[in-house]
Amino acid sequence: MFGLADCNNFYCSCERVFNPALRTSPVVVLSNNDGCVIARSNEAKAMGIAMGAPFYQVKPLLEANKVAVFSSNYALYGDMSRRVMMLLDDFTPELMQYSIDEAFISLDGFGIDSDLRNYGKTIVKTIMRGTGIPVTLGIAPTKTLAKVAAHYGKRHPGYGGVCLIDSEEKRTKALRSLPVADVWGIGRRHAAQLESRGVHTALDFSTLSEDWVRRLLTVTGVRTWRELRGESCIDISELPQKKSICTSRSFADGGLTQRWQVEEAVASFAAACSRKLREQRSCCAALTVFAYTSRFRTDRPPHCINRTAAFTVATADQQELVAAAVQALRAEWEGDGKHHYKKAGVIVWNTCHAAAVQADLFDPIDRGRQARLAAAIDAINSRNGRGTVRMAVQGTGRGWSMKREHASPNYTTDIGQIIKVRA
DNA sequence: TCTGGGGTCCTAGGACCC
DNA sequence: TCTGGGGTCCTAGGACCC
Repeated sequence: MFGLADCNNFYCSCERVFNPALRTSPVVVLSNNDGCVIARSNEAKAMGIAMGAPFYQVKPLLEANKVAVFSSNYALYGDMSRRVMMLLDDFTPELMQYSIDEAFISLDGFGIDSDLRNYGKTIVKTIMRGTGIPVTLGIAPTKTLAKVAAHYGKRHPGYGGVCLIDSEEKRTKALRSLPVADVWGIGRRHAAQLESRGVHTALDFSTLSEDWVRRLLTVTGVRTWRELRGESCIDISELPQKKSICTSRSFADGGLTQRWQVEEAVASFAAACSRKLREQRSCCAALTVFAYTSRFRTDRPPHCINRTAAFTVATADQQELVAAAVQALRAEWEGDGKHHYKKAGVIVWNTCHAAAVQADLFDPIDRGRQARLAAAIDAINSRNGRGTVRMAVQGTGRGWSMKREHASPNYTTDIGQIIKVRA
């Protein structure tokens, strides 16, 4: 059996932990730059506020209903996630974190007659008491069915946060009332194709022939189909190194027009990619810089920059990556003021393990010296905060700062912003 | 005026090899 | 007029997830 622990309206719940007054009132959290609504409390969902709705479009509705609005605070959410996962880990021999707010847990070793429901309730209660975050636990023989169980667990308070699919009757019943579009692994496009062929529910889907599913949805669709029928075949237990790492941001308001601004941003993205690569102990052999104008503006011609640089010797070195990114940008730059760049980013790819880098006989870089400098910079930054020592071309960040007009404090990660309790 | 930021996997088709 | 048969590798694009 598998369990899927899914935090309810995670970002909203994080904000509520430190604002108890908001526990029964509507809350939404916005994306970077306060662009879109990306998390909604149940009350906000009931108002009809859509996931991904542009903030400016729903602002009147939010104000009219006195909805509490927050800019995203990833320092807070990341730390709360870590706490939830730590507690959850105590209840399972194997935890597979799937996203910032979700994890599958193995419940192997629990017999058919063991009381999984009570065990689940203990888990949910422990996490609530330890972090203040409400969690729903779905339990089933496959991960996809555990997702289905969690789906029902969230919608029906009667389950007390724990929903089990542990019999054929329950499986059939659950799938019969689940729209096929709500199945994990079936997205909008495939759902529409299935609907047009008369497949409406998850049960309809699970009773199709394997060939039919393979033809329409390829092998990934077949895996979902098997899982719905109770055969476990989706493996996410191993967390392999990422094959590509992307750091990108949208820019506030009308976008950036000056090279120095985009350069600061791109240099910082490359530095972030360097850090992410080194965290997973890997190197990259290629780096791509991209930047593009707003796809929503029709009054100016669209424009995009996309340039790739290759490294003869795979690297994760901050200086090398930043230099390559800035050079790539400069090579494509058409002149200050010419385009309004709304988004830019750096992707590093062709990754390999740091210990498996192919050396080059004619390598002009002194790798030993490079590594010692990087270690010194890392040591300073880990003691004094990220970005204390950085490349000059990264600037101060003032050229492209994000809009965050509704930000909450970093309650759990910054001693200066810790919550105050009055007597 | 204002519209997020990450990832993975699969397939088709083109370029190339002998 | 007639124009082989078998591969591999790479990339772009589309689908999906949170």
